[in-house]
Amino acid sequence: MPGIKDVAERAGLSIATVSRALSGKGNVSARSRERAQAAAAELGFVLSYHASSLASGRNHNVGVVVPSVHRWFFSSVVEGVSASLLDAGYDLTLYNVSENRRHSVLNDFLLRKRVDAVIAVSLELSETEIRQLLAIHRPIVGIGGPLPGASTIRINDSGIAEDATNHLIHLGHSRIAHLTGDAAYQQDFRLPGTRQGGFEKAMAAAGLPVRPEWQVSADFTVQGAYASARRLLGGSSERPTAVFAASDEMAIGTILAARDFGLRIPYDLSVIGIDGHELGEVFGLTTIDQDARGQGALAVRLLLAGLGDAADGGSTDTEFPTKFVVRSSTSVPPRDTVPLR
Amino acid sequence: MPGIKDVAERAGLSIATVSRALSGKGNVSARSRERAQAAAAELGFVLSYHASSLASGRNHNVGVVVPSVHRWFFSSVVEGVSASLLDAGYDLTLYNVSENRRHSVLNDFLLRKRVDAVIAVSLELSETEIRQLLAIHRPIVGIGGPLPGASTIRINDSGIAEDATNHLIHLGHSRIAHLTGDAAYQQDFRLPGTRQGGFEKAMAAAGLPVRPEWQVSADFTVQGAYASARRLLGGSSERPTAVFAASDEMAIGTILAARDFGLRIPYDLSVIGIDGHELGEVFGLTTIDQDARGQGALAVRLLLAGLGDAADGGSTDTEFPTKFVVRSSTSVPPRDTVPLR
DNA sequence: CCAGCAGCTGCAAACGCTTCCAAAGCATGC
DNA sequence: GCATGCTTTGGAAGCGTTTGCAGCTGCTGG
Repeated sequence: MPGIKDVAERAGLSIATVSRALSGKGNVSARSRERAQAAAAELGFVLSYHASSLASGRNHNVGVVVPSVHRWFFSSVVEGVSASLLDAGYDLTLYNVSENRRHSVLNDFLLRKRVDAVIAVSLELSETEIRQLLAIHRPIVGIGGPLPGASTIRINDSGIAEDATNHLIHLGHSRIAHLTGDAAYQQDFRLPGTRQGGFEKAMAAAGLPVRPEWQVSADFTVQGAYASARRLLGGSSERPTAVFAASDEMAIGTILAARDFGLRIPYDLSVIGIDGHELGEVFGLTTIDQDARGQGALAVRLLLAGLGDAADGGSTDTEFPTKFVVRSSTSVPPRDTVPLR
Repeated sequence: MPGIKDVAERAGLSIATVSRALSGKGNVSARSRERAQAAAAELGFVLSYHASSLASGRNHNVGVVVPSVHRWFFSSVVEGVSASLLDAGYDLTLYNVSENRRHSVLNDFLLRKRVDAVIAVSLELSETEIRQLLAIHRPIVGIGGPLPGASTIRINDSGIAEDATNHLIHLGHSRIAHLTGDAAYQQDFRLPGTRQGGFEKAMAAAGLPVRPEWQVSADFTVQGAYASARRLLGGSSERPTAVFAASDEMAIGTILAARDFGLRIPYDLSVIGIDGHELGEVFGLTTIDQDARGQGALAVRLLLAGLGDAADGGSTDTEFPTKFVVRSSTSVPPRDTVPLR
């Protein structure tokens, strides 16, 4: 296995010059650079990552902590992060952690100085944990989760939930159900509650009642929402004319359940989601598009910018823009509906 | 930032002893071990990853190369790999690479000695590339892709495609369509062709004709398959009575398209897939379950076992078992169908 | 009672780079 | 022609561990 020394010898240069030539830092004459690169190529030499990191203190490695890589939002973010990181020449160390593993990951991995920065997606960290990270000069940006003291990227969850609800209200709906996250989900991510808050706010503003039995919860998956929606739509005598689902995956589950009961979307039931899921198009789903990949990419930009200068201290909170996408899953309520008061 | 030296001082031990105490290697008295650990804890000390790796030559880091983290199969494998790796105390470096980036990733990242091993998912590597990796003592295992010279985990694609087709044939179907991968996909992964081969074999064995217009391709996504299936089912006068889709996501796309045309599953159209996708249950999809997470976990087991001993040389090829799951999307063909000959 | 041995411990040499510092090379301006 | 300043180069000191080697201690068995 050739070392930098071998390259230096072959190129007739010093180790120092070869190092500078290959890393691109510092002044090296064009001639030396070429010689060094040629020699390296001939020997099939590549810098040792660990030696470089040890000597320079830089890792070129960002840790990404996600609760799952299987669900739409997370895999989208990871793809966005991954692409940006690769472009920048950074490695991405993935920590796909369930909640009960959080702690050990933090201690055993993140703190071991092996990452330059951390991107935490929908991960709830305590202030102490964040301080720990910042204390060892590890910038940290959170996506979709509250990270007191760290930089965060988030969408206006409450606001878009209001928008979604208002969209239904403006169409004339008054019998509106909300499909939210279940307890487990709420605990970790807070997000369902925030969206539910927006829903309630919009309903209240319109003077519409929020029926408890029309507030159902699921686990944010299509399957889970499908099961919940079957109960919502199949069971009682009274049925809502519209459903606002807290995610597109749940909206799709709702649509599937509705179809089972022969309900036509949007004539018998309007459905709106949040996300911008690729499948939305197939279902004609009206939704609010939060560009998850874009959020991932932005997180990287933020970090990389931050890694240059001090980075600590300044914790920004960026609100990521969303886009209302109207498709065919929402329309006016059935004509014979008695409005709710 | 405390170093091992500080710990040694505080514990009244030498650096060497502290190192041994904390890493668990070598003989250390119980008393010394406790002191070292206590001192480390008090100082909030953690071993530097890079220094350890540099000195020991071990990274505790496995590189995972996937073409996407967004599609079912890949994210499932990644989850399986991730969990196993975390348990074993390894980091997972994710390379989410599009085909045109393959090369630079290999050179810039994998070869930089920063990973102990590589798991390549559905990645086509040339023999040269594999040799490169093995040459620097990096065991490599491939999942779902042909890796000449490396260890691989694969399912019997041809066989299960035959099984799936035979399932339809045994039910009495003769008008069977096949939804396969498109050209781009085939180029990268070979897999669509293999499954198609199994399909054709089963058809031939049953003396059934394979109609070219019933061999449609899509990009392995629900959306893509939905579009293709609409063309298949909506267009021509003659319609197949059954569709064998090369993946569950495509099977689901087919079911959605069928519903659009008012076709009842399975009475008017039987659909079978391959994968074991979580959504299969919602659609009552008959499928062949390949435990993707399990495959990921197995890959890690293989690697970790290999990392211990020589690892090189012996390249195993493991066929991963699959499970036929019969649900409600397949049944006998409509009674009035004229069998094809 | 002492050689022999095993378990602990510490010293110091790697590990393979980066980068500070000083020296050398080379124009330029006066 | 010489001082000046800038670019380029090489020497060598780290970076923070692991680990081979040797010494030390305390037992055990003869």
